[in-house]
Amino acid sequence: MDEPGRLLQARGAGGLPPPPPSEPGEPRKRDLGEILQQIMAITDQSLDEAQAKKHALNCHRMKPALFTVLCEIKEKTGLSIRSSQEEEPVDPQLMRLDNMLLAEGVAGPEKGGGSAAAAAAAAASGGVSPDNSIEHSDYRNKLAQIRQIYHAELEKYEQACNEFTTHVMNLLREQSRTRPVAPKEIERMVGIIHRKFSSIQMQLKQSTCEAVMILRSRFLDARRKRRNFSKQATEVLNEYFYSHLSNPYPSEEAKEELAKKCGITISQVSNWFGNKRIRYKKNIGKFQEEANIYAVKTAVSVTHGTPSGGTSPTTPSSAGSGGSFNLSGSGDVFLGLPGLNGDTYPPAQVESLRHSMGQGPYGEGLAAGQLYSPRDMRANGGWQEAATPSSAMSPTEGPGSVHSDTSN
DNA sequence: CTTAATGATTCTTA
DNA sequence: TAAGAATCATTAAG
Repeated sequence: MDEPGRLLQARGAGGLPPPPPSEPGEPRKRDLGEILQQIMAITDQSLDEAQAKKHALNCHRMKPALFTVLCEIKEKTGLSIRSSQEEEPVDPQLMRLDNMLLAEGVAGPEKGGGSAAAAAAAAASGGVSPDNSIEHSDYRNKLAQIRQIYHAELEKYEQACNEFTTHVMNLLREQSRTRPVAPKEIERMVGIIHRKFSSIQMQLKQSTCEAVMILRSRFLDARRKRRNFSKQATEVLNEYFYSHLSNPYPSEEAKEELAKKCGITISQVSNWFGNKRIRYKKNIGKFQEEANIYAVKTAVSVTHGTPSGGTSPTTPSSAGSGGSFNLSGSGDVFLGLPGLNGDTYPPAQVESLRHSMGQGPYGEGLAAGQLYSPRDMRANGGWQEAATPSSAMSPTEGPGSVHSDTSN
């Protein structure tokens, strides 16, 4: 086990053998020349011959000195060559991948990262809704799976890398017996190996990132994993819609309030109203029953006491909204009170009532406490001509016989 | 399995 | 830029 000793010897600049005394130098010079000649001639010889020669040279008394000199030369030249290409600049893409994996909780600390990422994903999905924990646990599971695979693979690569590195080191050490091997060279070798393996790791990271992205889009794309709103939420929304039927455009504040009340986001409220308006308008008959139900509900609650001024048709939009969008918009409450004869559609009544209020066919545009979007303040004061039951429903046509399909 | 309902998205429009 | 309109994708009901 004298290899390290040789290496050390080679490293030290002062490890040079003392210069041969000039006086009795003659025979030594000859010696050296001989050796060099033999070395040069080795390549021209057969393998067996060369082996024999090698052995002879190894046993030569001048061998250590020559070896050291060679080491010295090699290190000096090698240094100048290599120093330029050191300092790999840390691949920015690798950094990006690392960051992403860290952020997604695939890399990084054990369990905390994963759950944190899942929580972040939950937050990103926007739902405060309490009932989506199932999907998120599912998401977490899948993420954990990815994470597990990732780590297993990573470990495999790491292990392979280490194994290969030690193997190469051993080889080099072995070779350092017969040829000069500078520590720098070993370092460089190790660096090369690591780079190779890290490029494999990069591929792993890349595909892991892709997998996570796909998983995310799967779970976070609400369109794919749509959940119906809770019954209560739908009720709240419908209540608002039908009690503001003349102008079902909740203000930002109202939307906020509704969102909070329903446990959904504001944009979900907007979506809901958008869908509701268009679908209501498209087939009013279909919604009559619903309208009646909510009208009754609202009416009932009105009789049970609403905030003061709620029924005043002339109430301008007072800053309001602080409390609620609730029942104050009473302008439409009468809408569709069920007929006593079983015919539940009283368009005529509505029409007359509306007219009696001295406004367009849609009742007073500005019910109490509402902040309407400017867009809806059209000349006719309504949100859509066809949107009113009175004009959209043929008298002879019940809701059941409505055939103007939704084409949905 | 088929179909209606429904939440979301994506364009178009004013 | 928000609403309308068309469409998509999923859920729930039959």
